[in-house]
Amino acid sequence: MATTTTPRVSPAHEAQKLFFEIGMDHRGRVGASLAELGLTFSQAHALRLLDPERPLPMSSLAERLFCDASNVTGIADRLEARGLVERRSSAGDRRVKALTLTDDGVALRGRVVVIMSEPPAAIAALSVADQRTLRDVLKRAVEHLRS
Amino acid sequence: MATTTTPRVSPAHEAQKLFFEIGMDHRGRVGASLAELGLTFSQAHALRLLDPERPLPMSSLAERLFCDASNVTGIADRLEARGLVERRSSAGDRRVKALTLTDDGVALRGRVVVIMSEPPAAIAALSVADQRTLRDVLKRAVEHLRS
DNA sequence: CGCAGATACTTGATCAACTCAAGTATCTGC
DNA sequence: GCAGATACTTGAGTTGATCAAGTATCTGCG
Repeated sequence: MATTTTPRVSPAHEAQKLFFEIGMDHRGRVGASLAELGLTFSQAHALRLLDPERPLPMSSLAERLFCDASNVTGIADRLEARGLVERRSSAGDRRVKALTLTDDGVALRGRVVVIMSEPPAAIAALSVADQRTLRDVLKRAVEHLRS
Repeated sequence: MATTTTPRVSPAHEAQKLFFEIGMDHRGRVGASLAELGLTFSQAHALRLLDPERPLPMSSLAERLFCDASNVTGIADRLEARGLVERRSSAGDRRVKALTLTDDGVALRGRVVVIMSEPPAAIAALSVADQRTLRDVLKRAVEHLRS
């Protein structure tokens, strides 16, 4: 068995290594920015998933965070303790508690969105042409993910 | 103020959104695979940073994990309890304890490397041409990171 | 040489996140 | 109207993370 079969190192594997490196670096930077706001990554992620216009049932949030409902209870506790969100019992189904952003919550969420939307340093440093190329390739990649 | 200035949504920002989505998806998949080996992400990451050929001082590992030394103590404790690594006091400087992989550790590390080197599903699904393009752009991005 | 200060690791306290199992309240359908 | 499902909470237990304090060892200066 000399040649053929999948090469041990495909372009995709090389890309993965770089992807991971950029991701870890970025996670560190984002974490530090969020810490300045007194937020953990999970709290920020949750905050960002809340729509300022519409309450979100805790079970829906759990689904979007890919975690247990009991986990959301804790995260909501801490966000609520800081006055960023409120639990509101659903009118139609009193088992359901939906989270709504307070005014402070809306404001802080805005800052979180900015921080988390900021491209990784490595990507920001690319030429605009490269950025466009990257965006287009990733767009095709994500489409594969959804189908 | 009509035009110019940085657009609210640059190609880099769009790329970041996609990047994040792929990264989160991949993190979930990798986490699940590692859980089957009974490893957490941190443990696997540490294991992967150990060279089967050469002991690594705990302080060096802390540096590479970007975390506190006391954190490494705990991770090493758990890896050692599973017989994957051993603490070996350095001959030259007895303050230093270097971690060495046991035979089991080397074997498990091999599996970890395979899992963590596997490209995200979204990227693996790209055409080879796109994979190459992605790799090349990311390579340029990472170079910016290092300089 | 000998001691002061630096360095490497450990320990203990505290907290966030996460999981699982069990509990409470409420709803839904037979 | 009652049995079972659903939404959330609570409590126990683990991991990871940070900080402060402690122990052992080394290094360099006087």
